[in-house]
Amino acid sequence: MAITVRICDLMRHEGQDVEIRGWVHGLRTGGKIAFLLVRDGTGVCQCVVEAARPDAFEAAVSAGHESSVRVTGRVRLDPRAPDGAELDTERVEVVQNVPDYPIARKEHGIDFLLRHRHLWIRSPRQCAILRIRDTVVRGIHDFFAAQGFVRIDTPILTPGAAEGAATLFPVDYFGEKIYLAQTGQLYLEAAAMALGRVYSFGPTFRAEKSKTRRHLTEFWMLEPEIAWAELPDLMDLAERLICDLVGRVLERHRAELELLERDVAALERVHPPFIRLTYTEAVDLLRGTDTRRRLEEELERERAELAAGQARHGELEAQMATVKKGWAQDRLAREIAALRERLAHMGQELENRPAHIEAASRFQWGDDLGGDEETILARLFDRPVMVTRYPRAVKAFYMKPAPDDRRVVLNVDVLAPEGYGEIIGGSQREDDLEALRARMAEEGLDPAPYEWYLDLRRYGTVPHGGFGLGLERFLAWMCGLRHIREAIPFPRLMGRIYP
RNA sequence: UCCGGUGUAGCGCAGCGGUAGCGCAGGUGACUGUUAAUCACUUGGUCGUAGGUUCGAAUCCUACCACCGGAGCCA
Repeated sequence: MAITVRICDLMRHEGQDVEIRGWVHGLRTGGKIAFLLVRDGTGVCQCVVEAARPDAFEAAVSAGHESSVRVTGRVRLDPRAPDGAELDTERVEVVQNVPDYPIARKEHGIDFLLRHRHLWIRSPRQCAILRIRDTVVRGIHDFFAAQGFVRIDTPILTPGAAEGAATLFPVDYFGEKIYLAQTGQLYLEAAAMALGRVYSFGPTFRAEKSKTRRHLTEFWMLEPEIAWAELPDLMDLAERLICDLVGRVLERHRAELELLERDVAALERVHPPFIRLTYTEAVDLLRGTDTRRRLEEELERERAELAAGQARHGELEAQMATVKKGWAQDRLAREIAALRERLAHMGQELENRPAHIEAASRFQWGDDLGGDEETILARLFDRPVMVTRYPRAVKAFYMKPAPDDRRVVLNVDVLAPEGYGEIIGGSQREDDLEALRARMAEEGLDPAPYEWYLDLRRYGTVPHGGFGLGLERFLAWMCGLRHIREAIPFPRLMGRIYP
């Protein structure tokens, strides 16, 4: 009787009779031999079926893409097999034959793929991302458990507005209008006063009408909150956390990163110390002649890159005439289209760049750092950049002003390299009751719903702080994804809720 | 919300005033070691919707709808 094994374990069963269970990933047939590729979520196995076993052969050649199957046979190691081991097949049981699986092994449009997300996640690329996501999530829990943090689950249904009701999803709560949480921070502050070091990790909701590669309406956020911590403590923690998570991914997911065509060298450069800048230094940097020179040099480089891209474009078009195979032509056509799009984008970028350089050089102290400025800053360095002490006016009411400069707050944003933008935002919190009240009045906030929060400053207030890390943005950076929507199993986007 | 773009076969695209095309997938046949196998044959279309211009519209115009990309805001 054959034992049932997972495909990832096949190598350990050389010469044994085993059964694998999975889905048809591909099929190639000859007149008297068939190669049935079966995937089971742990790997892909090539099942070699000879016509000398007519039942198995018939079953194999009739099975469509993603048909569910049980296959029994003897394991043989063979360099010609995709993962090293293949099966000399004795029996193929088609549990369900599928004649018309919608997703082919070819390029698809993004609208089609998102409408078929429930099937799209079966593809190797999506599985790789989901595995890395799992490692990062486990890594988060391991990291904080090892440092004595207690996990706190904060509520998802919340009263009133914490940071501007425009970005909150309203929910009818027995006739009362409440909202889906966009942060658990205020609750975490309460928990930190109880347990010292706490963190939450869960879904959070933003009704921002943003259709960009960096936005989801539902995303997962990690939020540590620590009693007695001051800004430098938070920065150290953020740095250690990021390095720990990057290290875990590099250690366990070389194969996945390669499949994703991620530039691993860029991740290997992520180690302490990160670049630390105050907002004021960042502004000086943006306005400085040195930055201007570097950006202009980069502009030249990109112009050269554009020219190279155009040359490559011509090359590909020439190739098009010589390539005969249908699918190869198809792929080449896609490549040309993608390149053309990228060139158009680059051309536009280059056109706008002088204006960006100009805008950066005219950046005024007090302006909020926008996407463009963040990109420029991140581009100046090859590892994450921590920007601290932003102007008070552009930040939330609970952030503590710096004792030595009341114009700025004790906050930190961490910018990921390679244009992935802000992955962490955090701050030391205002711990003085009267100062907090004054700030709330300044923002026009009604103190009544916040009385419980103000109690935290009445009964044993201490310096404390925390930050939020957006899981999907972090993953998009880890995996080198162009769009954040691939970093979550079932993305919720503006105007898209199916499936 | 604003700006730009795209809707043609199940999927990816070409056609841009004159008979609806290509590739993949699907179907049939050939092939004993394939790696997106190959070769031959083949099914499949109210050209997003509604108006308009024209002898004639997938193609030009208008409106609407859907989707994509970007901006603002943010993790």
